[in-house]
Amino acid sequence: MVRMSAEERRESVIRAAVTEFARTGYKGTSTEAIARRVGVSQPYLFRLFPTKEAIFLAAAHRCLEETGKVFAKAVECAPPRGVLQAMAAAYDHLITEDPEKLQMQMQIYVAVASAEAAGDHEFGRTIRAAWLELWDGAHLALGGDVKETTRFLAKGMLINTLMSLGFPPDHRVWSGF
Amino acid sequence: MVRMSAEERRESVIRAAVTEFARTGYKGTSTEAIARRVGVSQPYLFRLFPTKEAIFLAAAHRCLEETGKVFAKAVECAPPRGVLQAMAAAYDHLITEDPEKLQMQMQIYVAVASAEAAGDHEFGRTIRAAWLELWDGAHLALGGDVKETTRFLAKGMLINTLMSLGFPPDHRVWSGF
DNA sequence: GCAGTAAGTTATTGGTCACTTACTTTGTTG
DNA sequence: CAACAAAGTAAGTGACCAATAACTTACTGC
Repeated sequence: MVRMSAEERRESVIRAAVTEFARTGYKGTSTEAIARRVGVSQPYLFRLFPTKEAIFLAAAHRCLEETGKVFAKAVECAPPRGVLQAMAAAYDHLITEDPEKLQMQMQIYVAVASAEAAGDHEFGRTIRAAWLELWDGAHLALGGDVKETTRFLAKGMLINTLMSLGFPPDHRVWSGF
Repeated sequence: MVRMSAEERRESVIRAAVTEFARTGYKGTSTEAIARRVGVSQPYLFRLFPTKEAIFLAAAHRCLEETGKVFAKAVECAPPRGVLQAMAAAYDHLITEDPEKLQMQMQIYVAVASAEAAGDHEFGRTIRAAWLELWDGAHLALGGDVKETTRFLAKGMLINTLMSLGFPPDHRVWSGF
């Protein structure tokens, strides 16, 4: 048995949580499933995080943060004229290498909506702030062009949708990209 | 107490199910909540539908079908040159008048992903077929222009996302539309 | 008006799940 | 090496939930 510091364990819990929540959503994921993936007993999760919701929030935040980093890095390494292409390529990379992150994003969106409908506005506020950083990052990278930012993110969201629905890569719904 | 035919009850169950599932998702919605909204006892749902999943499937199908009809009607009444604007206006109408339907669509997407991850491919197949009708409808209305179809649906998906996240209408993320 | 059928209910059951309590194990330090 | 803290577990608890079983109520045709 490998023993870790609480901080390291929290880190692996977050990673496991992203995977599990991405696949089965907030309500559909049991803390048991997360614990199993971490390789730790289920009650121990509640010493590392106060509630299941806190785990989800941490996972959600991490996911948006890392997605932002992927774009930031793509932009950084791109020639000034090829920013849009670089970001599109980054999205492509996410689809093939890290579909988990895109799935998690979808789960975040509906989780916020549910929380909002249930009267919990704090959760939504946190997520909106994190998402805005994504938006602002794209906006800045695209030279402050709002229309282009919207177009870019819109395409991303359609990609998320088609991914969720499980359309195979050679399907005609993908042909307009 | 109002008595209805089974067919009429099924109809009201579907409507209630769309509302409830839209708000709290598949796992987050109890059959009890649906029954309460219909005004009927919870076990009676299982005389009208075999399982909870069947209720969700019926609600999902209905939602996609009606969304398709909204677009079809908008296209029908539009001048030949103004099809795109008419469809955009139809989306606008959905946002303000029927956000429930957009929320339900998000719930459908993640539900398909979860089913797919759990090894159930039948559910996804059904939903993909229904969604393809939406795609083909837009594609046909836009004169077979694949790029434009993609752009249109992409914007729609970003709208769904921003709605789910609960960004107020005057927020800058809406300014690029 | 009564027999049959379709609409609807109450009570229950087996299972799952977030979270708690109380305990054990392992590393560290004076 | 002893004592203390930090990592971790086993065994529950109460709440909720999909689905079933068994029963009751109202309409309808003869």
